[in-house]
Amino acid sequence: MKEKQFKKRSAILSCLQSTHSHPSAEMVYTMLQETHPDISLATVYRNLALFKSQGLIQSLGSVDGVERFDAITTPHVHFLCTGCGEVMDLPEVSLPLDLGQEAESCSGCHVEGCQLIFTGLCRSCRS
Amino acid sequence: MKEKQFKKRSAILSCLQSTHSHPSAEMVYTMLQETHPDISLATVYRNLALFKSQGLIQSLGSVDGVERFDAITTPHVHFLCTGCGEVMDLPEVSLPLDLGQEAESCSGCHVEGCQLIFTGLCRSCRS
DNA sequence: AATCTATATGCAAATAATTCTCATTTACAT
DNA sequence: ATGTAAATGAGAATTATTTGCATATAGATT
Repeated sequence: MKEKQFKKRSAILSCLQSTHSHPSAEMVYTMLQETHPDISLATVYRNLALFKSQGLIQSLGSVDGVERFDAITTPHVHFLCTGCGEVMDLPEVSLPLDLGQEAESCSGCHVEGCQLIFTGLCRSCRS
Repeated sequence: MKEKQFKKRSAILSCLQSTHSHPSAEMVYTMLQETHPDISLATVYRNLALFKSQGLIQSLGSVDGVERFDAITTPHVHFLCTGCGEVMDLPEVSLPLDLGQEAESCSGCHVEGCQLIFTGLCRSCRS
């Protein structure tokens, strides 16, 4: 019975890992309502902060004032639709590896991560 | 007397245009205190939102929950120090032009802009 | 099984950034 | 001078997020 521990905590992480919708805390909370109606929104916030500090998930920053999360922590490119607010992965687009090097050498900073987000209108928001 | 109009409005825009610090609304407000002590924080927020909608400035998204702005609207790369929260320009690093094309063709979305932010520690935060 | 300890959680209150309301002021045209 | 539309200030309202505290829970120890 290993799984008795942290039932809600792991439910939150699983929820995030099983979606590609880059949800906010509130969205995770809503998604969990079906299977875990007794979970609290504060717990969602608390655990997302924890996962983030552990590097299990990453934050995509705020969209319309609400922070969005992604369980995929390997570097990949995103597209944010300014119409519907949806964020999608663009796994086919890859960032040139030497850009980080270039950034370091010209700034003297130590680069640890990077984020590339394209913005515009998605297919359905165009029509 | 052309300059009677929108004195505060243009003070806000000038403030943003004369700094490279990528300030928040509150930072703009504070910077303006010296020269325009009678300006209201709500006015700063209102005008930043206006400038953004007009494309005169761009938003860099939120850093630690606070939205940051940039008067330079031509595409350029940023570095965000996770230590001190400072955002700096990396004008020397340029994004390959064809990435946007690639993003469009593989997603079916219409790309209008993009933002590349490196994160890490700046020179002074490393020591 | 009873107890202990540390951590996780729920709930509600607190906080902080941003927006909104509305009365007043301002710029400019008449 | 006067009218009109837009801009502003002040503070209330809103919204996302965090925190305090009491309770619940898991696992260890007796």
